[in-house]
Amino acid sequence: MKNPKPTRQRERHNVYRRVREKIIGLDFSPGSAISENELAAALGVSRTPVREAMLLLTEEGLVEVFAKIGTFVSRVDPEQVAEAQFLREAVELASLRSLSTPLDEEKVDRLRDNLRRQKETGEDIRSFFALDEEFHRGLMDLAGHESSWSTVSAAKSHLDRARMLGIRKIPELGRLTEEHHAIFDAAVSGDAATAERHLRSHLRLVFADVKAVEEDSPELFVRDRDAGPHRRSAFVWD
Amino acid sequence: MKNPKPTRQRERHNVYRRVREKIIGLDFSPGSAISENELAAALGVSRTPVREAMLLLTEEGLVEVFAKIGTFVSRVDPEQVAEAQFLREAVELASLRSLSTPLDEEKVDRLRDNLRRQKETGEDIRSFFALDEEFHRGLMDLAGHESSWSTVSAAKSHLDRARMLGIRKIPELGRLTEEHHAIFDAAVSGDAATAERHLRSHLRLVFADVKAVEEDSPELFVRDRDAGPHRRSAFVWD
DNA sequence: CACATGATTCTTGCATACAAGCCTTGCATG
DNA sequence: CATGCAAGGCTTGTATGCAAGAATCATGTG
Repeated sequence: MKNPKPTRQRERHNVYRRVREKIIGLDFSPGSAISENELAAALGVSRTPVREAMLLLTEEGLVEVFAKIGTFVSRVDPEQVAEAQFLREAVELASLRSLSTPLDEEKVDRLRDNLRRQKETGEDIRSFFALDEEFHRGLMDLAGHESSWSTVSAAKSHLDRARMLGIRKIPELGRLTEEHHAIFDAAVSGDAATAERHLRSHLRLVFADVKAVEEDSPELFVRDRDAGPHRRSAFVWD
Repeated sequence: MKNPKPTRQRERHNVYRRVREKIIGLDFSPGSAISENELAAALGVSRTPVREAMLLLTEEGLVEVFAKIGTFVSRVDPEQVAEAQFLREAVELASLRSLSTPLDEEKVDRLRDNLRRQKETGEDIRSFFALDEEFHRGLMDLAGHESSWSTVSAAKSHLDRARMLGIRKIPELGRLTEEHHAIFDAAVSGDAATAERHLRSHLRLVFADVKAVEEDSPELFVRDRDAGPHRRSAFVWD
């Protein structure tokens, strides 16, 4: 991938990346406030790159900005979670369906290696989460639809946070790895129908877990859609 | 500041909306330069809202910003067009598949009215384009997946520009309306399979038209992916 | 004429200053 | 003690200034 990327606007991208990690990783609690000034000071930059990062996160649905009131980490919206589920299922299944032989051996090897690392990963949820993400992207890359994965990935940030909660509750990461393996095996053996069945089942089980958590930690989810934010901040950096 | 603005905070959105329309409508030619300073002066605002609007357009893939070089309307990327086609087909078909009776009569009526207006629209390409967009969104709304449509819609900006070119070449808008009608009739009659078939055929015909145009106006498309941009500007506002 | 080279003029990225409005807090008052 | 109210602190939105670098143009040289 030798893309002549538009020049890396380093500060903005750094702020974006770091804050996004904190939000997805639930270090920044849904509903809490983020002050542009505090964040800028903590990161040693001015408000400009911070502000632009917030704009990107807003577009991604991870934060909500209210003029002259404040910026807040958005609560997990069950509606958005469900829509992301629908979107990813539609796209990932279509991608699997569009697989054509012969498969790119290098990409297959990467997936195989990924699965191996999944098994080695013990109880480290974050590592597993990253590997899971990489696996699904690799699966779409196999069909040449990696760029569509970016779209799906960006749209499913609410789903990801919910999954982060779900995975914490269900430490049987091995089950997920097994499902991944079943999908992979069917895909490389050319049995698209079976792969499709396994993938659908896998995605729906994940979704079921997510819904189970919603009742457990309701304070992290959207309650009243018209509820106004408060300035009370739970902001801490590191 | 010379003019006291009645409503603030909308500057960024205004800039974004206006520039986006110009780009999608091909009033800003793919490959041409956009100067933040010129744009700000032309719109009577400072660079800040302009800059932030450019950031959003960048995320949407409509412009490319090169630090210390310039901002350019992105050329239509056939790869992105193809990926958008894949994405929309996957999502729209899945949406149609997920239709469950009974259908919301109000939404059905809206679609019916939309089709009526499509017939009345003569050769006005922009009006038809807007109605086409509204039709497809309405179709997804029928299945309760309107918000997924937003994602698809945002991802298919390159496809849209290509279609804008394609439609100019093919004045038989009536054909498209007929296809829309076939999809709609099958959907409301509960024949999901037929609706799916019509929709797939419709989307692929549109895509075929797009590809036909690529050879006709190659200067608007990405040629050499490593080609550097030039500062030569074709910037005009109105 | 061809070509190298330095000055100039743009460009965007970041920092800073100002504007406008909401929220909180503290004080005065019944 | 409870409550109303005003002032100050904090918020984001916008404007502006500065810096670094890339492309371009003019100039000098072979």
